[in-house]
Amino acid sequence: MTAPSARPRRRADAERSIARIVSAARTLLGSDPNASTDDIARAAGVGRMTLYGHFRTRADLVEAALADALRDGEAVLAAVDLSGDARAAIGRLLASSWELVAESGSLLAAAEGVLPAGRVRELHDPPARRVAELVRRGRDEGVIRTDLPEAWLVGAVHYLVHGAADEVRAGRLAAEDAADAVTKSALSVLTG
Amino acid sequence: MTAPSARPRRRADAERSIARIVSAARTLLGSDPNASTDDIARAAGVGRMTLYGHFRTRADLVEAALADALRDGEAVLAAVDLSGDARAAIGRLLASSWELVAESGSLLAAAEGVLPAGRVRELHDPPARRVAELVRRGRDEGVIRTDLPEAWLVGAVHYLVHGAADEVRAGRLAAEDAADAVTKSALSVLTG
DNA sequence: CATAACTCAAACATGGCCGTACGAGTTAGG
DNA sequence: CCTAACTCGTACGGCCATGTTTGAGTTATG
Repeated sequence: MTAPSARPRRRADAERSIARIVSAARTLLGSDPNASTDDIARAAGVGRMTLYGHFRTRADLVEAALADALRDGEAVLAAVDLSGDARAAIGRLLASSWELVAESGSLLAAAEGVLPAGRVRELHDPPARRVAELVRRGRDEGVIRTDLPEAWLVGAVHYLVHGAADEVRAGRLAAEDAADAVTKSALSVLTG
Repeated sequence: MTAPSARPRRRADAERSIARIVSAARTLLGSDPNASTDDIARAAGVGRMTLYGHFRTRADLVEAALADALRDGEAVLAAVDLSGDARAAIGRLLASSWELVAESGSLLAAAEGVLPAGRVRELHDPPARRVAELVRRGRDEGVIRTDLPEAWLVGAVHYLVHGAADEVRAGRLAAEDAADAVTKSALSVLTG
């Protein structure tokens, strides 16, 4: 699944370094979209030179981090049972994935600021498509409101999730209450 | 109301310059939190030196811009009829103020990144208190849900408003549909 | 009208971050 | 064990934004 044929000439320690760098990038960019390459390298326990050995530019690294996060998201999405009532399915989806989305935090903003115009949306396309389809099915089943644009409904859920993450980070919402608040709020918006 | 006694020795043209600079800062920082002082001065039709003549640091300017936006917000809030059903009052409030909040856009993010820790929340306190009180009243009247923390409800509305603004800016939501989408979504979250 | 306030251009110092270059040391893997 | 791959420190050049200085022109206001 992870394209093992890509680089037969890459050593194991390099692979490990890359993984640590991407992971650190996800974490740091998630809380500060302007985190420097130096910060990221340091957090990864790696010299800045090593980082530049694997990622030509900062933008390359940001894209890799976003792609990695989205890959995880796709995995979660694929594992969730989406059958049955669409509302229940969305509830299950949010319950098991909201933290993941929340962790990305400002990573999205970082990518938006550095990557070429439509690139971010392009990368988001696979997971977004699955959510949109779920919403559409819910509409066909009559359990999700039709008086608001479908794209807005998807967006609203997105903003609620990220908002909850911000509130938790700021200490205004208890972490253990967040999942409940997010799912209830999102379902309220979706069902009207 | 605007403390006329503060600076009897400030000339009228200076006052005008300051107003133009603050206005430009609100506009530019609203769409790009990293707008430079040079950008802002240029947009205000003023030399960079004039800007630094009135605002010692960039942070000072950002705070002034945020304070100005919040002052406008307070004015709108004060003008809205908050009597009667709390839901209807909130509907009226959002209808007449969401654009204002939306215009501030990334101004908030800009302030968050530059001002000392609790300063932003401190500035937000007066308007936030009024909204919170309205939500509380709605709860007492039994028209607003009580199964989620009050602070989260207020925050959720905030995120929906800003999200809608983003969607409009990105062209994914028609400007004329936005107010409707925001009020309906927000009321759904509030009423459960 | 005369003074003080204001405006503004150009140039400079500072500092952060990016990306590159050189070069030496370390480690994986055939 | 030996070679190629990898790591990493230091150091540099370039860019951009902040904030200051100088000095001279313009305008409000008493």
